[in-house]
Amino acid sequence: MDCNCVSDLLLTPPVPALWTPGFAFPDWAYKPESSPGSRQIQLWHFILELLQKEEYQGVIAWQGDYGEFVIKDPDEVARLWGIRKCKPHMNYDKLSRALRYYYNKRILHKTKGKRFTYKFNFSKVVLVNYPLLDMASSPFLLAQNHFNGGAATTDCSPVTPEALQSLFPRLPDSGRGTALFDRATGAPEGDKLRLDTFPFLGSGASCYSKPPSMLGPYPRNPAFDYSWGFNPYLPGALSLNNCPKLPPGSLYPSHFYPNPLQSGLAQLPHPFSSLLPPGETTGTERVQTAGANSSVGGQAPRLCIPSYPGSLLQGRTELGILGSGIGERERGENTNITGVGGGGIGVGLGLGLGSLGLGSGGGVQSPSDRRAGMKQDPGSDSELEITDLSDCSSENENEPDFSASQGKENRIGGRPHIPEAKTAGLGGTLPQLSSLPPSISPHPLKSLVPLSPPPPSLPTSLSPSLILVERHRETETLKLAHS
DNA sequence: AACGGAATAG
DNA sequence: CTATTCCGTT
Repeated sequence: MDCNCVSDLLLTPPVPALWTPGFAFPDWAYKPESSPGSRQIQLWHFILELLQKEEYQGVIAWQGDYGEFVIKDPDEVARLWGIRKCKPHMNYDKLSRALRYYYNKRILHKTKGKRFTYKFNFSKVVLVNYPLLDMASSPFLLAQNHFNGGAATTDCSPVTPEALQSLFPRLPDSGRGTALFDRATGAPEGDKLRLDTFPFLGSGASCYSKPPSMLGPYPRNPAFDYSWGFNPYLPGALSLNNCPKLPPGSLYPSHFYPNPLQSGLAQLPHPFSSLLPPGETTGTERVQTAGANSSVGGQAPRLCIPSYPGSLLQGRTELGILGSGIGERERGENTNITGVGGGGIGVGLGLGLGSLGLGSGGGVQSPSDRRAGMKQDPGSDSELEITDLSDCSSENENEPDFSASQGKENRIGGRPHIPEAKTAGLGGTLPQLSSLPPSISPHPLKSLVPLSPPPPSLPTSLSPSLILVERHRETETLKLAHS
């Protein structure tokens, strides 16, 4: 009550008229049934949300490696988070504790040495949010494979710049090659990340393999023209701008994420086509794996994905979970890493959605990892929860005004002013988004929807467009098979 | 600043 | 489960 949080917005369908049909969210997107307890917005979602908005660049922004962001104004971020959660006493100390909990889940990592700097493990994030994204076109995956071999790196990001680079040449090459996966080698924990990657990549790829609607209701001409934010997956890109009710910069109600996944699913002919028996998919596989070194070739991909009958909705939860489970368990790592993972992955991609199941290798149904015993099972995913505008319906805590309680900083009146000024320190004034050269944004997900043709340098096998074609063919084939 | 245990809330 | 709150340590 006291909080001006919006909660009902979520409960009712988002202004249908405003949304392209394809973008309607599946019911589950609104309903956190997947997890017990009220599924409120999760911190990392919130962070992403802030990160996505230019208005908050003075407070938090992408910086450094892919997925790396800096909280420029910890107090402000905490304040905003507190508002969102109706926790007037929120502060950076507490918020950071929550952030730390993400370490084990591998959603986030701390960038050591840099104050207030953290790094997202996007694969995980994406996966979690869009478990069903069709990852059929997974040139990425393939690309990823080499990482394993690569020298260990120090950081943990799942998506290597390399990979991204190959996919989206326009992305800045900030990642000096290193790292993505942090210790590919045997660090006990390092490996966990491995699988996660794929999903992410895959999902990115899927963008272009999808029907236009996937790209959003509004045509975007310039290839990489997502504003800073980028991520086609995140809501902001679409919802914020288009929803009349919401002020463009308004963080709050924005949480309506048009979930691409969903639209994708809606449109895909057979999202699960990939689940078909391996034999059937050979053709596909071939194509996909071509580049991937044959890792897959020999290994019969053990796809353990159960076939889902038709209803996507039904399966979605499961999948989601699975997906998120994917890289998670530490345990899983062995599996993956060794080969199996590689094989699985490749296959998964090749197959299309398969990545999900495979990824976890065990994930799919492997009870094995399930709580292998980790102390707290870092693997717990933070599954879906895409949306949530939610929030505090009842929280109140009787701490009425934030502004008051904020105490210390009279942060600019209490709200949306953004300390733009501060940014100057970081590198001068921020250019207008529009004027911002596309390449400077470290935004990891940015430009994931390449509209332009792949660069010549891209191996044909990895060419998105080719894959697209291939996929289409594949799909058709499968359809026939099915019928 | 950053970390992580412990208790606790929802 | 995901935080929130506290808090001692590094």
